[in-house]
Amino acid sequence: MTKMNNKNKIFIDKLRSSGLRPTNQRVEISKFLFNRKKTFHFTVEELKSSMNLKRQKKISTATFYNTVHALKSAGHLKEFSLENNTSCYDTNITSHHHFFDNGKVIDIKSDKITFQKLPEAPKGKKIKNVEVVIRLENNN
Amino acid sequence: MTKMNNKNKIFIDKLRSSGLRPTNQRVEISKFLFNRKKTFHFTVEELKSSMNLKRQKKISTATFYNTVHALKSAGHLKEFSLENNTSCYDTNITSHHHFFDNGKVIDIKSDKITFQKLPEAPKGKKIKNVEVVIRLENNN
DNA sequence: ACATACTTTAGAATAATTATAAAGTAGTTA
DNA sequence: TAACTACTTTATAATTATTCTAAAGTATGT
Repeated sequence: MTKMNNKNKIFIDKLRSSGLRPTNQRVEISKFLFNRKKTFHFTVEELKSSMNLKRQKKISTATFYNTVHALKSAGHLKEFSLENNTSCYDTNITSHHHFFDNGKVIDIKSDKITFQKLPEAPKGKKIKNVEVVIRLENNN
Repeated sequence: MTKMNNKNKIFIDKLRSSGLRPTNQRVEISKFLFNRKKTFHFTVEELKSSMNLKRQKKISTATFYNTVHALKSAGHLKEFSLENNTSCYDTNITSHHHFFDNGKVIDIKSDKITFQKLPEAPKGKKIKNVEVVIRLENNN
């Protein structure tokens, strides 16, 4: 990247703050993830196939995993586990909760759930975060 | 099993109600899981190695997976996902919540957490269950 | 432009889980 | 109880998600 146009600055900054040099592949991934209005839920496989679908020169699996991990460690992505033993990532990094509806994930804004009572952390420990999953089923 | 002694009835019943014939291997697994006072959290690998450790004739991996899956489908075990993409099972099938403390899982009794506010299910859907995970970190 | 450390990539390696198919066993029936 | 049939067990192969490796390529500081 000899010259980086300014419109990518925000995506490049996410990489830099994750300790990653802004290579072409990474900038494309960062744009793909963060250049959107709505929250985005994905697994690495899904990200890879949807990005590579439209590309002549494919980005390798390892690069997707590396980039997503670094972004996650830096706090630009949230990770959560699906039932089927795959990691799912969320571009919404604000504290929030989820509906799980047969494999589909829907965000719940943090203020939609409040607690009347929460247990104390065991001694020597403190609460890092609280995550709620509301599992849904069909109404009939 | 020509003759099944009565003291195993409860463990055999769990198998039968899961659609499984009470073979020797399955009865041993069922006993190992349910013949205890405290709740038991395990992955299939952990179950397998701890049971096979003390046996001359090992039970195969497939039998552990089959049996655990059937018990889970019948509702005798609860499944939840750990961060590291392995399925964890819980012999406590009552509705309850969990502390996650660096890979260690601790049950939280259902009545220790109550809600002041919960979102409505999207239309056409209803809430099947609500699960809370409280992640812990060290105090210092 | 150079040097160097960081990257990309294809492909191998691992780990968790599921599938296969041959040999064994439970439960039913006569 | 003998015999039959469908269900089981097992070792092993296959799959899936993910991580590792090492050779070839690239960003960045000087």
